[in-house]
Amino acid sequence: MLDLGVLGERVQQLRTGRGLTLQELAERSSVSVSMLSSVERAAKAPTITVLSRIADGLGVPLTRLVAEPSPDRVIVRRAAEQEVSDHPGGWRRTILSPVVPGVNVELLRTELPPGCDAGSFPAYAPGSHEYVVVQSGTLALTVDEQRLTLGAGDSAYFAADVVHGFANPGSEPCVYHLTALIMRPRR
Amino acid sequence: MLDLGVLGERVQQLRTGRGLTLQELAERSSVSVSMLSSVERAAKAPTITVLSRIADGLGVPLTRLVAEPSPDRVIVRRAAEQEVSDHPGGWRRTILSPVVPGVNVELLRTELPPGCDAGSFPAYAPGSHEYVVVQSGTLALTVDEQRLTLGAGDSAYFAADVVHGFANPGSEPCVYHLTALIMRPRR
DNA sequence: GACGTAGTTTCTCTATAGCGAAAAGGGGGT
DNA sequence: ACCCCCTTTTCGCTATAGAGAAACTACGTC
Repeated sequence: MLDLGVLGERVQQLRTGRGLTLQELAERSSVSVSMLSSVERAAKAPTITVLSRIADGLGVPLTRLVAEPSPDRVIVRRAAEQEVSDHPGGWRRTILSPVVPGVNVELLRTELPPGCDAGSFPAYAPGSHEYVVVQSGTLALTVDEQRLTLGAGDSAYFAADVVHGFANPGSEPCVYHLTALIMRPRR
Repeated sequence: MLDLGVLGERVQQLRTGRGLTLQELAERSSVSVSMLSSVERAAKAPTITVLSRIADGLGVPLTRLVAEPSPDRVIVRRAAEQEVSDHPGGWRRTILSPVVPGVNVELLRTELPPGCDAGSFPAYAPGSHEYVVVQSGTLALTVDEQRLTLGAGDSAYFAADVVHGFANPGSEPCVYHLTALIMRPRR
């Protein structure tokens, strides 16, 4: 449940931190002074539309006001090897998803040795997406000339209708999960 | 500014995707049926307290409902900024997939304490599937009266149009990845 | 076709969010 | 002390969020 108290403190923190008065924030956010005062003191529960305007006035995303503090997490690395396919280059890929007619999804688990480049994959049909979740190590993801570095626990989504590649730039093995939704090319 | 229309669609998508009726969600979230209907149809703007209860009833963090979809080709979510929701019962779920309009995929990471039962989930719409990969510990997977025990590294696929549940029968914490493709029931 | 039944919408009423303005602190300066 | 700012809180009043129940809308079934 959301605590109105912490919400109020958060708003007030952001407002005073910016050196703004209730009056000034009221003008920027198009919310009345009295309402702002009530929200900060947790006297009233604003509607999302009003809270959204307040966030705009403060110049922060709405998420920032309602997000709960992120607890620290530790990615547990531990996985038994099963049926793996080793590729030239030293990396191994495990296909976890079974073959199901009519389902265009692949769930893969890939291990990249340190410094290994798994190469690039061609552009799939428009509408295809891929999700990547890095379990351990570091992954260098290249999507259409754009290069990203992901650490353990990071995830990424991208439209897979462009060339994309995977590599491990670090000195430790990299393990990541890949979910691919592949559309059929139009004919 | 927040668009009430997309908020309503998002709530409805999550509700129907879980096979819930307005009535059932009303009981889980302690929000009246009429209010839920109004929110989904963007007829009224809920207060954050009510929206927070709706999010709880859906089992998603409040952030999930108000996050603005990112139009970027590549969406990266760092480990520190992922949505974690703690449930009564002690288990914890992390939503790894970003909010992308039109894509009905949920990529989840779940941690179950020893002996914890995450409960059962309703039958989703026909055509929905789920993939499970156990990262560590032991997972007791129940699919339509059939009970399976999965160890670290094991994976399973099942059509999610039946009741299914997750529990940790072991004495160690269980961590598993779940990929869900939720079809939306035609209306 | 008539008749349930499950699900959603619409209706009515009350609690309260939200606004504008007035009142209550709170320092500084003369 | 007093007065004059600026800032925040309080005070009506109106609009609307929110609950509960009735009314509508598919559907299957006999």
